[in-house]
Amino acid sequence: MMLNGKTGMGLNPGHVSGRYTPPYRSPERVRCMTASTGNFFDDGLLARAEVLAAVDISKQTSQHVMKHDGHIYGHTAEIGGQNATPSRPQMPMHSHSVFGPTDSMLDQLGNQSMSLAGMDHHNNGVSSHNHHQMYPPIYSHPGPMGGHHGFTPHHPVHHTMHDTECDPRELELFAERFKQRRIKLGVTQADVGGALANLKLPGVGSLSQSTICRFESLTLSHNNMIALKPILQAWLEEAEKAAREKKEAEANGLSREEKKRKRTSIAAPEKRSLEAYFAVQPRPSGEKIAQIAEKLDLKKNVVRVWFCNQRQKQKRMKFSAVTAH
DNA sequence: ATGCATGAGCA
DNA sequence: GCTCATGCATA
Repeated sequence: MMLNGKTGMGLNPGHVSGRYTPPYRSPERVRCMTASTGNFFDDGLLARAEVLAAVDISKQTSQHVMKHDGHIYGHTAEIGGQNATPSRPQMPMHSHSVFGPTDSMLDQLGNQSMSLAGMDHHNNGVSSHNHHQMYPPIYSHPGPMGGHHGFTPHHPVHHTMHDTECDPRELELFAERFKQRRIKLGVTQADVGGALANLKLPGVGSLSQSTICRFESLTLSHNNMIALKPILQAWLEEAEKAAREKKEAEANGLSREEKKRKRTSIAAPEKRSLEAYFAVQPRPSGEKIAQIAEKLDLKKNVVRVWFCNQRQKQKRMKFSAVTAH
C-alpha cells in the first residue's frame, strides 16, 4: 500500500521495452585511448589518475576531464549536423598520457584490469520510470496492471517520423521557443511539470522542474528530448489557448510537499580524483569502484553512482557550442 | 541550474 | 550492475 507513486514504467512513447540502439549512440571507446601502457585501468593508470588528480588540480583543474557544467559538454563539435545524424554525444577524451610518475596505493589494491569496456549500446529511449515523486507519473502505464506502457512505439532507428522532429536543430529551436512562450505565460518550470498531468494524455503524468529545465536547456538525451517534445508542445498549446480564453473572459468580465532526502556532497578533492579516474576509465569495474571508494573514503555506492551519472552526462544533448545561439 | 539518487528494464 | 529517464535537494 503505499503511496509510493513509483509506478515504474512509464513514459515511453514507444519503445520502452525494446530499446533500440540509436545509430548515433555508441559511446565508449573513448576510454581506451588512455591506455598508454597496456592495461587500461590497471594500477599504473589509476595511480596516474590519482597523481593527475592530486597535482593537476592547481593548474588545469578545470580543463581536463569534461567540465561539469552543462555548457561545456557541448564541445561536441560535430553535432550540428544537417545530415541525419542527430546530436551525437561524444565523449571527451583526455587521453593525454601525460600522467606523472605514479605512486598511489591503489597499485596494490587494484589489479584487475577490466575488460575493455563495456558495451552499452542498447537502450535508448525514453523509457521512463517515474518512481518516487509527488505527482502522478507521467506516461504511466495504462492500467493498474501494467500490461505494457501504453504508447505507440515509435520507432527506433528512423526516428524521423511525424511531427516529432528529431533534428537536433529543430529540438533546440523548439526548446528555446518553448521557454520563451512559457515565460510569457508566466509559468514556472515547476508549474509546467505539474500541469502536464492535467493534460490527461494517456500515461502522461507530471514532470519535475528539473526535467523541464533540462528540456529547455537541452541537457537531456536526444531521445528523451524527442519523447518529451510532443508532450510539452501539447501543454504549451493548451496553456496558450487557456490564457487566450481567460484573457477574453476578463476582457468581458492557481505545490508540492516535502520530502527529505540527503544529498551527498562529494568534496572538491575527491571529485577531482574521480574525474581523473574517469578520464582513464569511465567504466571501472565493481572492484575498482570499491577501491576508489575506499581510497577516497566514500561509500562504494556513491562512487558507483557518480560514475553512472558522469557517463550519463556525457551523453546529454547539449551542443550549444555548436548549434546554438 | 545542476549534483547526486532512485528504480525500471536489461544483459 | 549498467543505462536511462527522472527526481529531490541544493547552490
